[in-house]
Amino acid sequence: MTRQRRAILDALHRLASHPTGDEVYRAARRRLPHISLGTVYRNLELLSARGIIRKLEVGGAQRRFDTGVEAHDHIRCLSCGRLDDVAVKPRISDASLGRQLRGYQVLGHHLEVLGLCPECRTKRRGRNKDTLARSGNAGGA
Amino acid sequence: MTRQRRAILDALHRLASHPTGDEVYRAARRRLPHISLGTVYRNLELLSARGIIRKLEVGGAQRRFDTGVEAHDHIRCLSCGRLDDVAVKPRISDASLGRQLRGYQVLGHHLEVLGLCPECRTKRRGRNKDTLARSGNAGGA
DNA sequence: CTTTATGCAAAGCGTTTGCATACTT
DNA sequence: AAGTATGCAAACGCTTTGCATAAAG
Repeated sequence: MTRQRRAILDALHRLASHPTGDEVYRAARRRLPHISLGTVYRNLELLSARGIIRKLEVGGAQRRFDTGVEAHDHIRCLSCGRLDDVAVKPRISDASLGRQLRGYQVLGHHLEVLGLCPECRTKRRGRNKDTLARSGNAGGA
Repeated sequence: MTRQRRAILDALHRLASHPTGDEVYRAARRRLPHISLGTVYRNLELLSARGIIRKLEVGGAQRRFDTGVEAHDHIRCLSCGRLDDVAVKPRISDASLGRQLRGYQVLGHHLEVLGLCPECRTKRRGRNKDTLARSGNAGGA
């Protein structure tokens, strides 16, 4: 457990939500100004491989990381990319895990709700919905 | 409607599943050997902006494209990245669209089931589950 | 002393973009 | 002629990796 690894883990806890690799890097650098981006990514990868943190493969460009290892779903803003946790029932029952679906062995699932976060809703008041329609369709829902 | 755009659209229909930008490029190049990657991406972007095709922002590194514009869910192989369509009930009722969730205006949702495709299940017969556990956790479920 | 981690910089990968050329209409 | 699309190659943003040095065990 190096100083760097601890700083990264602390940053992840402090940032709370779902920071990207770069956000973790910037936060960790406030404590260790000489920490490198490579170290941050290497540690995020290592920590998630060990199940200490979770690497989220949700929609959008960048990967995100999370201290909570328990399964939960997310709601993502189509406008700014903000990501929040959400508990939406019904989830697939645990009983269906291990079942087969189209020949696949099912190991888990992830529900991503798409929408507009409060800030972006406000910003869009009274404007046309063009950009919304475009990106809104991109969510894969 | 240029020859290039038609070739791209045809490729998308022929490839059936959920090709990546590069896969569309390679398929289109069989008909138009001089088509450029830039043209392919520009057209995929343009076509999805017009609602003619769908750009999927699912987990994994690359974006994928789909001729079907109707909403449906997916099952992704954690080992090889293969992506198939799937209809899993229960979905969120349409009634809950437009509702609010954590202050977000809900516009859609997407369920991604994670697992092992038939081919990868076979390959893994009798081997340890290490890599599976690692990547399995990455799905965000 | 052996192993593991670090900083730095370069490479990688998928995607986007600038620009001059070539089609459309 | 005005507008749009193309090929090419360079640029981009995020992430990974090679390598020499430094810290851990």
